[in-house]
Amino acid sequence: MKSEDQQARRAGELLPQPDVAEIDLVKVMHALGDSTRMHLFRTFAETGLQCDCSSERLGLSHLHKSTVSHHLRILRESGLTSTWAVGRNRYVELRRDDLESRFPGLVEVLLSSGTA
Amino acid sequence: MKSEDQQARRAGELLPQPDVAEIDLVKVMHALGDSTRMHLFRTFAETGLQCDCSSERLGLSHLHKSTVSHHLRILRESGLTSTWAVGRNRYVELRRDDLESRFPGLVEVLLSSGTA
DNA sequence: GATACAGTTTGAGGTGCGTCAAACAATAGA
DNA sequence: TCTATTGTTTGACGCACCTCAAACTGTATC
Repeated sequence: MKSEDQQARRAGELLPQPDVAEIDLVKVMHALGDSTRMHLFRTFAETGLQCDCSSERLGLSHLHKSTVSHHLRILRESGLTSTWAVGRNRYVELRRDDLESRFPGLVEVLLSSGTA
Repeated sequence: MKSEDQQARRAGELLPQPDVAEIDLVKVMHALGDSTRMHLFRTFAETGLQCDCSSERLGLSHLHKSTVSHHLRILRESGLTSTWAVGRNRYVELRRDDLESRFPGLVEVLLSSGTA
C-alpha cells in the first residue's frame, strides 16, 4: 500500500460495515457466488488498495456505474471489503486481517484456487 | 464409511455431476451461499456418507421433501457432492478428494470456520 | 456561484431462487 | 399384483437479485 493512499484513507470516512465477529460465512459465500464480485475480490486482493472505482479501472467497463456501486456495497456489507469515502473517490480494501481472524486461511485458499 | 454403505454405493447409479476440472469456484460459492445448503455441507462432511435423505434425518424437518431434493441437486451440480441412487434411497457424499485437488484446503477452511 | 465529476440511491424490467403442493416414477414389501 | 415408501419433477407463488436509467448528493474546479 502506498503511503499517500494510507493518508488519504485516514482522512476519509469509513462506510458502514459489519464488525469482525458479525461476519457471516454464508453471507461471504453468497457475496462470492457471483462472477463479477469474485473478479472484484481478486482485483482488490492484488492491488491492495484501489481508488477511482470507475468501471474501466476495475475491468468492468461493460457494466453501468450504478451496477458496480451495487456490487461494491454487497462486498462491503458482507464483510469482505472496507470502503473509505475521500472526496469524490472511494478507497476499497480487502479486510485481510479481519477475514483471517474470522475464517483462518479462507482468503489464501480462494486466491490460490485457479481462476478458471 | 461403513462397509455396507460402500457396497450399496457401488451397486447404485451415480447421478450426473461435473468433472473435477469443471468444478467452478463461483458455482461452489453460490451453492454455499444459502444457510440450508451450508448446513447440508457440514452434515455430509461429518457423516461421511448418508442414506435415507429424509428431511428429519438431515435436520431439515421444517422443509418439504421436494425442497430438500432441490438443494441436494444444487449441491451435486455444483460439484460439492456425489449422489448414488440405490433402490429408493440416495447416498450422498462430499467430494472431498475432488475438491481438495481442485481447491486445495477449501473444505478444511470452511469446516474449521465457526458455525456462527 | 456555476459547472463538471464521482459515486449513490431509487425505480423499473427481467430473471433466477426458495418454497410448497401435487403429480409422477421407481422400488420395497405384503 | 397391490400398496406403501422414497425421492424427483413440474407448476405456481413470492421474493430477491442483476442490470440499467434517471435523479440525486457531495466534492472539486473554474
